[in-house]
Amino acid sequence: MQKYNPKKIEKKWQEYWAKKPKLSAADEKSKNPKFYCLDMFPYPSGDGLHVGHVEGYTASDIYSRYQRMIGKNVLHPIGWDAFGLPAENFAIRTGVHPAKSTQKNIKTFTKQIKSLGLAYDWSREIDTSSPEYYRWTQWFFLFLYKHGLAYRKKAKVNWCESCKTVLANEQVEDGVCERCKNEVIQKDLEQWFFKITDFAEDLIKDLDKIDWPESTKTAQKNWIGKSEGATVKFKINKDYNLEVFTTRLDTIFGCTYCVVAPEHSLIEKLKLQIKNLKEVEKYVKLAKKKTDLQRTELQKNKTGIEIKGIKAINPFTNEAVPIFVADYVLSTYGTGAVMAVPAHDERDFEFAKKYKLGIKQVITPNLDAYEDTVRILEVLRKINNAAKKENLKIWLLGGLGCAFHATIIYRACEDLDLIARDDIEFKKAIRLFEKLGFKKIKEKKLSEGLTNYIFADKEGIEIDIGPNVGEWGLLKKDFEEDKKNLNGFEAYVLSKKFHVNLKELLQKKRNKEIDNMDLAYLQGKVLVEDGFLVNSGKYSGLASEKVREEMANWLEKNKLGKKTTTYKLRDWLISRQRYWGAPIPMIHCEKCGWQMVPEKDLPVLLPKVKDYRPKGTSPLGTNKDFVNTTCPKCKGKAKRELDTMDTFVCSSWYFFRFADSKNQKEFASKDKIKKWLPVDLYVGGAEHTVLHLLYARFFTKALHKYKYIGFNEPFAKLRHQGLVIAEDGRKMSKSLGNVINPDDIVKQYGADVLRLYEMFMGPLEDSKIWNTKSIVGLSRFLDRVWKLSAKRKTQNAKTQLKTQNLDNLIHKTIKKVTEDIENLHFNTAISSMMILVNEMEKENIIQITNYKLLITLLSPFAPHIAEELWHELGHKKSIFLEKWPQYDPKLVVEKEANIVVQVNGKVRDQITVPADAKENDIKRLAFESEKIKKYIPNVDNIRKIIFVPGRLINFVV
RNA sequence: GGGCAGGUGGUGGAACGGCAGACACGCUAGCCUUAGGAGCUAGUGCCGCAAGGUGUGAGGGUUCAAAUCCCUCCCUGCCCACCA
Repeated sequence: MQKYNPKKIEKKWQEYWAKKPKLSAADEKSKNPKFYCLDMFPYPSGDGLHVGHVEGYTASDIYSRYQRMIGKNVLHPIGWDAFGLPAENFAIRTGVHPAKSTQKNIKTFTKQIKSLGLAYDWSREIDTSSPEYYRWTQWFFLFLYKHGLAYRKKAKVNWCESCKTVLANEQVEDGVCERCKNEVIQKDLEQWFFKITDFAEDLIKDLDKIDWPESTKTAQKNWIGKSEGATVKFKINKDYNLEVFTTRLDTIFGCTYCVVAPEHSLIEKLKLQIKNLKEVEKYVKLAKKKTDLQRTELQKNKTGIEIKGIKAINPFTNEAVPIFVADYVLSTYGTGAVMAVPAHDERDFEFAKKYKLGIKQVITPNLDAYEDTVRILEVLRKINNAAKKENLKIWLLGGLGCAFHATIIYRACEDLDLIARDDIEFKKAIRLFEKLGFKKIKEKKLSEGLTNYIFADKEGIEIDIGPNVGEWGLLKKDFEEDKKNLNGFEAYVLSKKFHVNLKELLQKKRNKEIDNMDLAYLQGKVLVEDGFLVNSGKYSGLASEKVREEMANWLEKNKLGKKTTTYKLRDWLISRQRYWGAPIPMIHCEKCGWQMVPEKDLPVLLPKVKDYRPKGTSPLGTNKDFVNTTCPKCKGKAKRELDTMDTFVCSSWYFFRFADSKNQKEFASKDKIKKWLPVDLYVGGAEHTVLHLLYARFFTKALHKYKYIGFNEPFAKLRHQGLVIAEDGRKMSKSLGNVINPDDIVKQYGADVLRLYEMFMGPLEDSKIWNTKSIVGLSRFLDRVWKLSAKRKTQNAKTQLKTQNLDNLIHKTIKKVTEDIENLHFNTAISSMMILVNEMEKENIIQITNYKLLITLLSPFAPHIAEELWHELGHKKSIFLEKWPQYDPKLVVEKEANIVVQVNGKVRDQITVPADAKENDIKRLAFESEKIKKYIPNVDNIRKIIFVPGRLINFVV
């Protein structure tokens, strides 16, 4: 037999399979249960296939080959997500029509995919840029339009004044145009939207019934961003209420101002009453010019301006608060207006700090602490007054575990003139406490003849007074000049329950970092969590969660607001002022308005143009024959919509098309959809976690709502392949020059080796680092498999006895490989086959049945070599028509067990016993062991025995 | 800043309450070969000649037994990011 030469055999079998397309095709007539295994179809970029593609495609190839071999009728299709920006940019650069470059790329991809031995049903191949396909993309647009799920409204686009063009987000770098480096501004243009928000609730709810990675599900939930809260009406005058949305109605007593987004209608409506209208309008104009990026970049430096002349009345307190316009409030979320509670919201806090607005605490994390604080405050005042009378200066500190209370105390301390500077003052202070009814409860001798005293009053408020020794190391280091002051005496006021060290507070004060309202400095952050209400009228003392409910009910009863649920999810803007996409099938008539292109006129063909550059509107506008048309309704002159659709629209329904890719009457027939869908296993990159997967679910739900299909989730089971990282630990990228081209690996080692290597690298879903050196291991493995064929012998009685152990192992391997494929644990499946091969190598003779079992197990992973070895045995049909092997349960059971003997949980010995050995026998055997005798000289000392059948016995002494 | 995933030898990883390091790469020694990015044999977590000890990011806890479960902290990667 010749040496293993992948180049030769792989080409041979690829040609063989190409001649037998049924091997990889779905069977429309079969009565076997169906299995739809789908890869995320690739964008055929000029760079060719990436090793990341190979990973996902190999995984789904193994899985679908396996499904076929266990008797399923498998649909495993492939196609091209062919519209998109890179082809268009290439056209702008070179003048080559995108269709041409795309077709060329598709050819490359096809060749590459075939060279990997991936078993796709090529008869169903689709290309989203072909009119046969995008005809149905356009049909979907009309379908959504007919049901009110597609609509037109003004929306912001990135606009470059110097290029006079609309830019995609990717073309805006740091707020400037990537081509001319001019500032990008925001311009309102009429755009088409899909009303995905109609399905927000279902898109969250139905995640429960699909088998997807939890991380993907939560990412979708976060993206949809459901928040439950309330809208509240703040009265401005008798005709106008400012409606705000809040999830923290419980903090409303702490609202010290309101903020509206620059786009808010209030500014226009109350124009006449606004005293500083010019200023406000100037701010609004400036804010509107900012891109989203610029707005978010300024997170830490919020801007805004008060709208003078109007106030908003808090319905709970009847207080009138100022109104600001600021671009940290988003016009597109909630009502575009918020009530600001700086004490309990970081953004509001930051803004309040900057513009010196009121900060009012209304939530405490600990009601007891809060009450204690109030009492401590009283004590402090009492001491302060008494000390003043005696002309005594005492530094009193007080506080609790919660910085909020520390703040309050701190503020009270402001007017206390602090420290006892010497022994005389210290003694005076002690006398003063006694006079005020404090009793000395503890006395602690410190070094150098100094003493620390603790006083307490009847209510348990404690004063801890003593010298400053070493406690302030930090301060000493940082504030050398203050050293003298620190060598005095200090006193803490404490409550029984909460002890406090206000060292940090003092440090900040000395550093002059603290201003009166600066809560953030004191606690590092604003208290945004739920807690208990304080300073909130009749709601004080109650828990946040409960109060929100009560307050919302009160609002509803008094018609001042209502419970509201909002979502972050926005409607999907699908208009692209771009050439290389599916034209939007709409016509605008001066008389009749927007009209659908009649279905019979689809597809609206993408016209030929000379200049692909966007010009403010899509390049389609340069073709006058395309632009000018007749109105489908009045037959008068009309103009076509010039924009194309976002490529995500094309990929939102492609999995339906695979069920019936040649259908000329429908996007897919109801029967075929019913036969093949939903997708049973969907494999693809995690970068599509939100957009593509969410859009595909939206389309499915829309079809379901209007009774086109009988299910409402497209992908029953989803798995992501992990990233393949370059050898240098960075992402593979052309500019870094660390990209691995799968063609090179195929050329050097063969497709089977590449497939095995990528599967052996690690768990499918983990990101893995590419290591070219390691590939050779898989090459050696296949080489060994190849060489085994020399040892195979037909079965006879003599060899049977000899190979008993191997029979055992092979059936264990069948079990393991089968389970691993089911769970997509391909790395361990391969390693178990390696173990088998290592054992087989040691034998002189291998039974033919066992040899066949091995190559059948290997066949989904390394199809070429398996097919070659199979035919080499004299078979005339493909190995992929074989049934998947079944293991013999009798052969999988171990006859002997290795029992680990532990003493106090540490392994001290091992004994081999029959698999069904009883605890008593094992115990006896264990005690015979010299090693165990060493650790347990006296059997009577054993306190406890833990016995795990077939595994271990543990003696506790 | 938020969410998610993760941290195990020189490397990729295995084990996912019960022998830590399967399998593979690399490395070391020997054999074979005209030669080796070939093949074969043996070894390979760390400390130690050995007996033995020690070891899964750090610290604590639960348990007869923890890489695995719970708490605190640290680090890395990915995604989202002013959503009231």
